[in-house]
Amino acid sequence: MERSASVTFRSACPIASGLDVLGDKWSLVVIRDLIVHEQRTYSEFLSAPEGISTNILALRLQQLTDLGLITRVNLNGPHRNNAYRLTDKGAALRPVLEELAKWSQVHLRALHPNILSLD
Amino acid sequence: MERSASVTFRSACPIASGLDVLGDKWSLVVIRDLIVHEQRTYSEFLSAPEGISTNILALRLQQLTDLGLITRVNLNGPHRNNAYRLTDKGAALRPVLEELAKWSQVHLRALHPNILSLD
DNA sequence: CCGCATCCGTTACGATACTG
DNA sequence: CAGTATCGTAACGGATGCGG
Repeated sequence: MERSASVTFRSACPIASGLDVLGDKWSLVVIRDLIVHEQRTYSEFLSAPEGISTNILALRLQQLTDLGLITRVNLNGPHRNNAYRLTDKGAALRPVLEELAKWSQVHLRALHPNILSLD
Repeated sequence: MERSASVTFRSACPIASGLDVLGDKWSLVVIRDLIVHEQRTYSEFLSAPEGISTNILALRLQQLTDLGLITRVNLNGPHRNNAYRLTDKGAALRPVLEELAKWSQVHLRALHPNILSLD
């Protein structure tokens, strides 16, 4: 079943509009998991170290699906062991996450000494 | 007066950590204004088309100052017509915003037909 | 006036228990 | 296993007040 994404955009600015869609603490973490792992199940998302709660995860998965950034992959039947993958639209966020990661590694280390260096 | 930034990081992941600091709907909009305009006063921030409310703006300016991403510039006296500028740390976010803007221009146009193309 | 701070209603988030 | 229901808490948002 396909719901349509209902987003209200604050302005015509592409930065603000991007944040209208992705500007929360969890959406890009879900995208990150799918960039790193290609494919994830509900419980695999839950096992990430950040500790997203079940209702928030379900809400984000729904919203990101509605936006066309991720799709559900039915592996073995209707509700068991299904998984999510990125669409091209979602995969196109990779440069955004890469730049954010680079910035954080350099500029958050003082506040967060054991932040990971990827690569 | 310098408060220290109190952020709680969910994990060692640089992406999640970046979102712990900037993952809300307003912080990067404030940064955007300072990238575009170099320097902004409180009321100039308020005049942006997104319509941030006064308490949220004051809170974000405080937090971004505490994090060392922006600084207050005293122009004419202690409280009138003072303004904010980016620090080097804040200015280093430019590539993140550029990639976000590029993504939005391409992938949000269907949902938001009159989104602006910068450049 | 300008730059906030305070108050307060509304909305989003978050932990946990529970269901198909 | 993949979500939903519930309910308490925190963030947001508008109105307004107040000091310099």
